[in-house]
Amino acid sequence: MAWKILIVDDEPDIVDFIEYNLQKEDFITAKAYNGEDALRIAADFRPDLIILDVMMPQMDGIDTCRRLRQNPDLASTYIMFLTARSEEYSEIAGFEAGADDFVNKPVKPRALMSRISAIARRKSLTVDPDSNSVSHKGIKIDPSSYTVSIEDKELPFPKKEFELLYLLMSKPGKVFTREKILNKIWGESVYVVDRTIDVHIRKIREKIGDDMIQTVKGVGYKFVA
Amino acid sequence: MAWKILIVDDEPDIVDFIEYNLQKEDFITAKAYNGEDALRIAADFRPDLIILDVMMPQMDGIDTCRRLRQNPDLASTYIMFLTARSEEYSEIAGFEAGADDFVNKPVKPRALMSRISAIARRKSLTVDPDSNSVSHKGIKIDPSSYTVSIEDKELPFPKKEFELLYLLMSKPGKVFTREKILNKIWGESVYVVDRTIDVHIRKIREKIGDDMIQTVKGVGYKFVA
DNA sequence: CCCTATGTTAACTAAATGTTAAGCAGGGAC
DNA sequence: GTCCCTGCTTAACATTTAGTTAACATAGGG
Repeated sequence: MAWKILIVDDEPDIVDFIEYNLQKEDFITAKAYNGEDALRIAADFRPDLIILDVMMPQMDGIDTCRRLRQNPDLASTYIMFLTARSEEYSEIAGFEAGADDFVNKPVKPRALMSRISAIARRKSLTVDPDSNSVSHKGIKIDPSSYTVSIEDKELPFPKKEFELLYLLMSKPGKVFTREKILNKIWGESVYVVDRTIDVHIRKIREKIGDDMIQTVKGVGYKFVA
Repeated sequence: MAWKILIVDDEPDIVDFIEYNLQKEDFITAKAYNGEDALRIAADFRPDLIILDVMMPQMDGIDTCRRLRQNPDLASTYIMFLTARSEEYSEIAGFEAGADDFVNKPVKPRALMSRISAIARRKSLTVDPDSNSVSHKGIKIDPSSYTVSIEDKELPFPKKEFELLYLLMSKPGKVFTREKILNKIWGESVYVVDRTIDVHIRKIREKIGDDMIQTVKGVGYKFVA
């Protein structure tokens, strides 16, 4: 998954330095040197992550962040602030504006990379292992262990199948359209063919029985109520 | 790990005296002369330990401590109070505010240092030696002796491997994500590569058998239930 | 009975983890 | 201080398995 990252800072040196390090790790990057540009470029580029300097002339990072958040297309975009240790900007204001993380300047490549991969990891998990298990019709799906039990017999479930079943079981009887499923489990910027969903559905049915998941032709799938 | 320590006292002489002693031992220090400054600096500096005078004009130590504790980033920060022997402030109030330790004024360097290194030792251990041993599937892991026994045969376990196994065994069946593992065992400000976890897992498996720890691909690891 | 949506299978690709060995750093012995 | 030992981390490479796709089969509404 090639991540797209937008780097925003008024100091070109810093932008270049970060870009260099990101490209080394095969990220796709875009640059902006002020808040205005950032907004414009972000709308086009649709980054997965925006690295945003807090302290910039004219529109500062907090402001930029707030306005970025107004674009619904960027709702799921991760925003990471760069702050100088001594800056008076409290992180509180940043969080209120919609920031997801903070990294101190001067930027240390390793720390930055590790933060980014932490974000990537988090984003890739649609089911949090701390959420509650759900049971219906003798089937229990448990995020804390990532297992599905049928009549107390535990079955191994790979990640995607697990997430898909969890989604369906979270609202038994409700039909999930293919589109919803794709958005929820694969995310907005991932392109997979419809058939992919079918294949996962089939594998799930193979394990828990054919009649637990119903097809609503032309609409989607539902877990029987 | 170079420890960061914030010293807070309204008397500059005392601050300087403590700072001098700490720097001699290679600690990284920051200073504040009142509660307000302490809060601000702490948010930025992210100290591992805060040495806090109880008796200060305006915001006293208890108050400062209470407000420091409201910052979630400082949750794991150790707070050590400086109290004059004669002060009426009871330690109760201090503990309630979230203090971890008390040291009497006048400060004696050696006593202070030994207290700090005691704290450092404790903090560097993610596993408290006072906690209880855990047994599953013929494997017993005992924090009080830092040993792992398999069928009553004791095996040598280095620290990291021990902590990792202890974490997993503390909740058998539960999946721990890489992120959780990193945070719990390495801490938030340490950056290691994912592969490091795998290597430790491998060494543990080598000792206790391959099937005790299961991989949940794309999610994390779990100790078999 | 046709047309389209879905089912099914197996091959393929890509991502995640397993594994090995080498480098490094801290602590203790001398 | 220097040497050695041990444990931690990393990089490089191998392996595994989940995930995806293509190709073809089937079913059911109109």
